[in-house]
Amino acid sequence: MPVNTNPSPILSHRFYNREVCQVARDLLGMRLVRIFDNQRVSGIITETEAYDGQNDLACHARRGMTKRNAVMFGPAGHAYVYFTYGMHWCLNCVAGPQGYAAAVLIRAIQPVEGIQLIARRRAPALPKNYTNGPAKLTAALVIDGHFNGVDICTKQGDLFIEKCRAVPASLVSTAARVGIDSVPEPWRSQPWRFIANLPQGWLA
DNA sequence: CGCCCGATGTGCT
DNA sequence: GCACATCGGGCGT
Repeated sequence: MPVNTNPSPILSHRFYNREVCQVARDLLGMRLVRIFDNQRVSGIITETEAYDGQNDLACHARRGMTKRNAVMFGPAGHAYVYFTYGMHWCLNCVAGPQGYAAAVLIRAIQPVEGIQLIARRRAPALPKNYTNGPAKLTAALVIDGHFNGVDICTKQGDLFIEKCRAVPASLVSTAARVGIDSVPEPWRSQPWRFIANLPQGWLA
């Protein structure tokens, strides 16, 4: 029998309506849940990145509101899903107050439920590579542009994050964000990438 | 209107 | 380690 798969409280708008780095840090260890064909497909969040408003030159909102990034300017607790490199979808959680364009990119999860579906979606990749990248996990959980703007604080949207098990500071490391080499300092080097180094048995 | 390039992933060398 | 897929956004002409 799988363990640690009992549905838990869904993270509320209050959780997301905080400083974006705090939200990114606290999302580690929480469980991203996608309801697909009435089945739960989920994973523990192990890596995130914070993008902090128009001043942050790595943020999609740096040049102001556009059709693509509009959701980032809306209320916290909604999904900002964008298309990139002509083929990939990436999932973010809008954070902070309405009008302030901040979001947390979900970069990696550790599969928990619906592993059969995930394996089908990701084959022929090796299991360790099923969901260890922002576009890999959206492919695995069947998340695309249809979810842009969806409220992730209710199960009605078939996409939400549950409180699971908080990760202690001793297991969290930070680093510069990925793929923003052309962004000027200090933004390029801000340690706004959060990584959970979960030991074997964390999910048991 | 055209050009550049991106919060990436994959497969091949 | 590296080239390349693949296309929309953003900006310059």
